[in-house]
Amino acid sequence: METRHAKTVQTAGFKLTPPRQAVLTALESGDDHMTPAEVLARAQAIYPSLGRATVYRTLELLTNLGIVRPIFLGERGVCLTLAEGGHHHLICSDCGAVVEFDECPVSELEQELAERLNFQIRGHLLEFYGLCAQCQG
Amino acid sequence: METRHAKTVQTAGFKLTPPRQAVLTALESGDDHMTPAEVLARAQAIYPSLGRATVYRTLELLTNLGIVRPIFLGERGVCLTLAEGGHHHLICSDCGAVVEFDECPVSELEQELAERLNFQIRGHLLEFYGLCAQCQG
DNA sequence: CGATAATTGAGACCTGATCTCACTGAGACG
DNA sequence: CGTCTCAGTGAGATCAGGTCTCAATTATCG
Repeated sequence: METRHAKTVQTAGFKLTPPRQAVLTALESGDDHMTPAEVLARAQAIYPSLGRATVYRTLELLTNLGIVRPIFLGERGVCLTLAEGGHHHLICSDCGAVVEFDECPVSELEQELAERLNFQIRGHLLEFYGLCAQCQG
Repeated sequence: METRHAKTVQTAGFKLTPPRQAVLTALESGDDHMTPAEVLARAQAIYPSLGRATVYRTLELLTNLGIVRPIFLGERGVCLTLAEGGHHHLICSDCGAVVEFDECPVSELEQELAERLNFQIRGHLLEFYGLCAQCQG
């Protein structure tokens, strides 16, 4: 997995430097909803001299390459997630709780939209929002 | 429509003050993907002495009441949208283009999740991301 | 009429993100 | 082997959006 993304970076003509590897590794450890600050911390644990700017630059690079993608998780703010595949949450508008689920009915639609709009689709995000059990009433 | 949301504010025990009305009106004019800065600008056009803090406070209030909800649109950053109903986009990871579409296959799933997780669902967001026609290759 | 509480605007402040710039290190090439 | 070039980097200045504080205002109610 790391190997695959590292390859993507290289074949796109960018160098696979230790700072970039550290960011990639950081992203693949930990869960799939890390804030930039968490990525920075983890990556610095791997490669201590790593600077903040480099992390942001790398995240931007990885985003443009379609490896990673920012999503907005209510309370947590912007988080990074691997771009491939789907992400499915319910978010409580009141307390910000995030619940994940697995069912996903969008693959046909994905196909169809890809063809109709000539879009090369790599992943998706499906979020429901409302009130969780605790916050109702 | 405005009336409805205004009512919601009142019945939740909050005062429907001119600043809050201005924010509500601002949200309902314009499109459904306004950044906070745009909301501020529009609301100030309606009620010039309106302060920034009040707009953010009101947006937070409206979010907690489930009237409005922040979503993250790639390049544009965080935007506000009316919480009710669905929002459907394709977003290009490279250039940030946003394309909307209407088809939406999630209503059954919505039902089922609502029951299973005891979540009172008010709206949803379905985003596909990948590369648009221009950015491929 | 006070008393109380909610709401507000102004501006200080904070924090996360971006920019600048001098420096490094890895190839390209004679 | 020197040295040129240039992508990549870290440090820190800087910026921008959002939050917080606080005094003033307004509404409500007894």
